[in-house]
Parts: sequence; structure tokens; C-alpha cells
Amino acid sequence: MYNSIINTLFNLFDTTNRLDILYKEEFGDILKDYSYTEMHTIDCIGKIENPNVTKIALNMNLTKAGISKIIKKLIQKKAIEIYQNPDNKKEIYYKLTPEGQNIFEKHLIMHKNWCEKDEAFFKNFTKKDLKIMYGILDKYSKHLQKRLENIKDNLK
Amino acid sequence: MYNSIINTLFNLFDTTNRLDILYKEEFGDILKDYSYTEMHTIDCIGKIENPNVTKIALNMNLTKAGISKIIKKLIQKKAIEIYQNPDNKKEIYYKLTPEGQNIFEKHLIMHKNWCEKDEAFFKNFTKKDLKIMYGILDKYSKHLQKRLENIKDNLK
DNA sequence: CCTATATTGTTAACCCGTTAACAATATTAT
DNA sequence: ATAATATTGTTAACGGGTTAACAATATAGG
Repeated sequence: MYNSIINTLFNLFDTTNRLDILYKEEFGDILKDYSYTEMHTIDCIGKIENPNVTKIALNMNLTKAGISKIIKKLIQKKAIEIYQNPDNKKEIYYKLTPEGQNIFEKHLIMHKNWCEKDEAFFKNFTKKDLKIMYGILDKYSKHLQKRLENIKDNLK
Repeated sequence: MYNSIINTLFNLFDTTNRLDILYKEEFGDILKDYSYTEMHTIDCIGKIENPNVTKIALNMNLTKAGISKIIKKLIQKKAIEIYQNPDNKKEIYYKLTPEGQNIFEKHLIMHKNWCEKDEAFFKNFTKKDLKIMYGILDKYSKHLQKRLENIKDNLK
């Protein structure tokens, strides 16, 4: 019994891998000038209030160094541009150019299409069962989070 | 309602990320001479019948080129060694050395510990609910697989 | 049998993200 | 006010994987 669950959970790697490839395939055609992560970064910049490298990195679970590089490319591609707060010379914020805004909106539409396809699939299950499913998953995710925090605490 | 599900599914990325980090943390201490992937490769070589680069790559969802590199390292570290079939000069198989066997067994034990911790968590839910959860997840995974295959077919 | 095709495994070049070190600026404490 | 500390963002070096091109060998077809 528990074996089945744990198999399923290890299969999560395959599942997310598939999600990842599919997402790239379906979205890649339209936005082939931008990588998956670049698109995601554009998405963040469109959604976050005064986005800077730090906030974006936190939001995307990537390092600041990584984001810094992506930002560089996005500026080259003229999808985003810099702005600053006159009384803070350190922090650098970014906003979408019209080109970037365009990508942002296309991405929103594609994301909506994606969700609709998923919805069609989930109509095959009862709402009650679905609730059970995502309830357990969410709790498991939090449980892992806690275990991670414990490890980090022990390191201190 | 469906939003919650789709959020959960996108959270799968975080969940597997956590699984990944935790796994590395918990297993890394003991086997610090081997990376996560190297350990996984040793595991494959211990489990597959006559493992060669191709089979291992398929099994691990990595490219042959990638495996080729890992294999090189594992040979350097003397965890595995080559053998061949006398009437096939092309295919190269690998088997564990005593050192490799040792790693393999340690990994098995750690994996068992991991599962036990997970079991303790899942005891909080009824078996019926758990069955519902992993039933849906498995179906979703297969659903994604099908969508992937459709895309591949369209490319032909 | 021997030629065309497929399979196997390696390598070089590359991509994407990380860690570590750092310079510049902000913030805090004294 | 100033010194100590923290935060921000960049860069270089690296790691782990990919794709593309390839040599070597096996397999299939005429």
C-alpha cells in the first residue's frame, strides 16, 4: 500500500518533467525568441510590485546571480527596461517594454488555454475526490518544507 | 475550485524541488564522495540486467552523452568496471566493484529510511483517501504522457 | 555476400544555473 | 557622525546536463 504512494511520489519527478516539456512545447512555438525561464521572468516582472533582482529571485526560486544574467538578456532583447527610485542608488527595478508587455499577455492567454485543457481532464473526477487529492499533496509539500527547515536549523 | 488544483499542480515543481534537496541533504552526508546522480547511476547499474549506456540513459531519463560522462567518473572512482560480451565488440556493460556494491547497499538502506519517514507522515490519512490521491496523480501523469505523445506525433 | 541503414558510445561546444567573491550602497548601533 | 553590519547586484569559475557530429560496430535487405 505505502509502496504505491511512495512510487507515485517518486513519479512526481517524471510528472513534473512532463509538465515541463509539455509547457515548453506548447508555449515554445509561439514565443520562440524567449526561453521558458525568460518568459517566466517576464511574467514575474509583469506581476511584482517594483521588481528587482532580489524579489524576482525569491519569487522564482532561483539565485540572484542567475536572475542577473537573465535580466541582462531580456534588456538586450528589449523586453524590459530599468528604472530607479531617485532616493535609492542601490536598488534597480525593471518594467516591461511594449514588446515585453506583448509577451506577457500572450503568456497569460496560453496559460489560460493550458488550464482549460487541464480542467477538461479533471472533469473526469468528483470534486470531493479532487479536494482530497490536492489536500494531501499540499500537506505533503508542507511536510517536506518542515523537514527541510529542520535540516537547516541543525546546520546552525 | 479548479484553480486550487492547478495551483497544486504547479506547486508540484516546488514539491519535487523539496524532495530533491531533502534527498540530497539526507543522503549526501553519508555518501559525500558521490553526487546524487552518480549514486542514482550506481543504483541503476546494480538493478539493470547487463546495463550499458543506452539502457541506463533510458532508465534515468538522461541522454547517452550525459551518462557517458558519469560512467567515466564512476570508473575513475573505481565504483564500477567494464565487461563485454565476447561476440559483441560494440556494446559495453558495467558492473559494480566491491566499493560500488557498498554504495549500492548503503543507498538501499537510506532509501528504506526515507520511505519509513514518509510512511509515518501518511499514517495521518485514511487508506481510502490515499488511494484516491495517488489514483488521480497517476492518471494525470499518464494524461500528460499522452499529450506529449500527441505533440511528438504531430512533429512527424 | 556486401551494401545501406541503424545502433552504440564518445567527444566538443554549448546552455543554464550555481557558488563564491566582490564592489557599491543602505541601515543600524554606538 | 561614523563605524560595523547588512543588503543589493555583478562577475568569474564551475557543474551538470544538452545537442550535434562522429567513429565503430551490428543488422537488414537485395
